[in-house]
Amino acid sequence: MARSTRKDEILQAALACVSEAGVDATTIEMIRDRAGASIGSLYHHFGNKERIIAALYLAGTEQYAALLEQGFAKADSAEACVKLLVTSYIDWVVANPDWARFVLHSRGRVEASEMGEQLREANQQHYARIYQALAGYREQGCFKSMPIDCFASVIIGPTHDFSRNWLAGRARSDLADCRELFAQIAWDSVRA
Amino acid sequence: MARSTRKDEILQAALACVSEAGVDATTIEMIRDRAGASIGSLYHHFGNKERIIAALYLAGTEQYAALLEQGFAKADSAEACVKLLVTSYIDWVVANPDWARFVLHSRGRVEASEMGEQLREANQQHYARIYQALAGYREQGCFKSMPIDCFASVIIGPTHDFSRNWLAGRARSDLADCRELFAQIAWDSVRA
Amino acid sequence: MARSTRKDEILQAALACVSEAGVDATTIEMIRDRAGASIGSLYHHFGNKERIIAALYLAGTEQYAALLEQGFAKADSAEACVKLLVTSYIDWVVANPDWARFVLHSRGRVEASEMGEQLREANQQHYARIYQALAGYREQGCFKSMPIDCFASVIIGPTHDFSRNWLAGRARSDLADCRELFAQIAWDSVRA
Amino acid sequence: MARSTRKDEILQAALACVSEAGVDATTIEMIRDRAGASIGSLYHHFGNKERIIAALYLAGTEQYAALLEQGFAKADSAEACVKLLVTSYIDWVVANPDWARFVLHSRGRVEASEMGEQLREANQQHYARIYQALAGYREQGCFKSMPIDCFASVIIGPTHDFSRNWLAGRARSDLADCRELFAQIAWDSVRA
DNA sequence: AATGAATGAGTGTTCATTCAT
DNA sequence: GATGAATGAACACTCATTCAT
Repeated sequence: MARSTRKDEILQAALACVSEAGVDATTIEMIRDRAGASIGSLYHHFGNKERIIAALYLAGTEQYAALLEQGFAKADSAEACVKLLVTSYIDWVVANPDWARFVLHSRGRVEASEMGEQLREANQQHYARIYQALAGYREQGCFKSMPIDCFASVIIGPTHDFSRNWLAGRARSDLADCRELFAQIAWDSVRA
Repeated sequence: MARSTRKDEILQAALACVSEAGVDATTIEMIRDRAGASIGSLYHHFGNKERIIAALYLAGTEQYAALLEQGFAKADSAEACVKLLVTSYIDWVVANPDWARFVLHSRGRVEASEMGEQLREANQQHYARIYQALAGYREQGCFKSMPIDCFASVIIGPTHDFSRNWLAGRARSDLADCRELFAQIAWDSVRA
Repeated sequence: MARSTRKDEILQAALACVSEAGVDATTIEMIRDRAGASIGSLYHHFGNKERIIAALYLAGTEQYAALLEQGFAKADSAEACVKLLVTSYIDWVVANPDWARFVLHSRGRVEASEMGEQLREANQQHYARIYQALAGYREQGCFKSMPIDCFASVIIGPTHDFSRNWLAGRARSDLADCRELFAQIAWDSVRA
Repeated sequence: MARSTRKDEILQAALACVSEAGVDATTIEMIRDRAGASIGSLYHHFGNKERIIAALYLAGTEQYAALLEQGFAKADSAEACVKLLVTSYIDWVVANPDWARFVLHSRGRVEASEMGEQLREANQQHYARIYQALAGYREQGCFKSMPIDCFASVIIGPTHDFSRNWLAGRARSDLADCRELFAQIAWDSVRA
C-alpha cells in the first residue's frame, strides 16, 4: 500500500525504539540511527515527532481492525461475535507484541496530542463497526442488560488485563493458551 | 505516620503535577513550585526524580492494600472475597482518582527504575495476601479451574479496563454506579 | 588539516578559557560564549566537555611532538639530541604559553578521563620516538648509566620546573634567556 | 600541637578525599562523610571549603619545612646543603605521598584563592630560609653562576619531575632508590 | 528527496553555604 | 560546639526542530 520504503523503514525503526525504551525515552536521534536515515529525512516525511508516534498508533490499530473485519465476515451468531472480539485481539497481540505494547501504553498520549482528533475519529469508527455487528443480537435480547461501556469492558477487560501482564513479562501462563478460556468467559459474562 | 511535613508536601505536589501532566511531562521545577519548596529540599529528601515517583507509587498502592486489608476482616465467603476485590478497587479509584490514574499508568516505569526491586517485592506481598485469602476456598472447589494469573485477570480485568476509561474521561457511565455490576460479573465468572 | 572551522573555533575558545580560568572553572557556557557558537554546536562536534579537554590536550602535545620531530632531523650527536629536548621544549612553551600551561596542569585529569587510553597511547609513541633517537648513543656509552625514567627526569626536570614557575608568573628570569643554560646543564648531567 | 581533635579529623578526611578524587571533585559532603562530622561542624571550624584546602596545603608544606630545618642543623657544607634539599624532599614524598600529591597539584589553586597571600608569605619564608642557608657558600663561590630561580630549578627540578611521575604511578623505578642519584646530580649541576 | 550542522530553551542535578535549633 | 534541613545559583547536558546546501 505504502510506496515510500523510507517512510516504512522509519516507522519500523520508531516501533522498535518505542518498544524498547518507551515513547518518552525514544528520541528522534534513536529513530534516525535505527532507520539509517538522516534527521532531515524524518522531518521531511513526518513533520515532527508527535506525528511519527501518531502514525505508528494508527497503523497499529488499523491492523487489529482489519483482523476483526475479516472475522466479522464469518461470525454469524452473538456468541461467535463476542468470542471473535477476544480471540482476534489475542491473536493480534501474540502476533504483534511490539505494536500491542505500544498501543496499550500510548493511547492517552496520542489522544492528548495534535493528532488526537484524528485518533478519536478512527476509534469511533472502530467501535461503531463493532456495535453495528452486535446491535442486531442486542435487540434480539441475546445479552444481559448493561450500559454499553460496561458491556465492552466486561468482554475485553480480562483479555486486556492479562495481555498487559503478559506483554510486561509478568504472566506465568502463555497468552496464546488462554485464547479459548477468555473467549468463553467473555461470552458467559454477557449472554442473557 | 510520616512526621516530616516537608516530605509529604512534596509528595502531594508531585501527585498533583503527575496527575495533570503525566510523569514524563512533570518537571522537578513544577513540583518545586507547587510544593513551595526549594530544589535543594527536593533533593535533600528524595535524592532524585525517580525516587520521588517511586515513593508516590508505593504510597498509592499502600492505600489500596490497606483498604483491602480492612475488607478481608469481614469477608467470610468466597463470594464476599471476590466481590471485595472488585468493590474495594472501585472504591479506591473513585475516592482517589489522581492516585489511581498515576498508579495505573506508571507501573512499568517504576518497575524499570532503580526502585523496581522494592516495588516488585511490595507487589508480591500484595498478591500473596490476596491468594492467601482465597486459597482455602480454592481448595474447597469454590472456583472454576484456571491458571492463577488468568483467575486474577478474570476477576479484576473488567474493572481495570472500565476504570481506565473512566479515569480518562472516556466513559459515559459513572464508575461508582457499576460497583455491583462488576462485582457480580466477577463472581459469576469464577464460581465453580 | 582540520577542515571544520567551527570545530577549531571551539577548540581555540576552549584553550583561551582554560588558560584563564583553569579546566574546572571553565564552563561550557564560557566556551560557547567565546566561540560564538551555540551549546548544541559544542555538543554536536565534541559530545561532552571531557572530550573537548582531551582534544585540546592531544592537539597541544602534537604541536610539541612535531617541533621535536623537526629537530631530530638535524640532531646528529648525543649532545645535540639531549639539548634539543630541552630547547625545543622551551621554544614551544615560549611560543605557546597557553597550551603549555594547560598541558602541564591537565595531564592527570585527561589521563583519568574517558579518553585516557588514547592519551597514554599517544604519550607512549612520543617517548618511544625519543628513546629511539637516543638508543644508539646509549649503546655507544655516551651517557651515564641510570634508570631510563630517571634519565628523562634529569634531562627535562629543571626545564619543567622552571617552566612551571615561569608560566605561573613566579619567575624573575625570562624563560627564553635560560635556553642555553638548561640545555648545557642537561647535557652535563647525563654525559658519561 | 592542635588540641581540637575534630579539626584534625576533618583535615585528615579532607586529605584522603582530595588525594583520591582531586581538589575540585572533592565535595564538602565527601569530607563530612569521611570525617564522621556534620556539615555545620565543618563550617564552624573552617568557614568554607577554600579555607579547608588552604589549611591542608599549609600543613603539608610545614611538614616539609620542618624536615628541612632538622637537616640544616647538621648540613655543614655546600654539598651537604644542596643534597639535603633533594633528599629531604624525597624522604618527605615517600613518607607522605598523599600530602605530596596534593601539594604538587594544588599550588596554583591555593595561590589564587582567598588565602593566597598567606601562602605566598609562607612560601617566601621557606625560600628565604633556604637561600639564607646557601648564601654564605654562594659568596664563597661554591656554585656555578646562574640566576637564583634557575639555581632552584636545577637543584630540585629532576626530583620534582620524577616525583610527579612516581606519584602518578608512571615511574618504573622506585623513588626511594633514586635518592642518592638525584642528590649527586643536583650537586654536580650546581657546583662551581 | 536527502543531509547534517546549527540552534537554544529547558532538564535533572550538584554543591557550597546559611541558620534556626 | 554541633546538627542537618533548607536554599538557589550554577552546571553539564538533551533533544526537538530548522534550514542552507
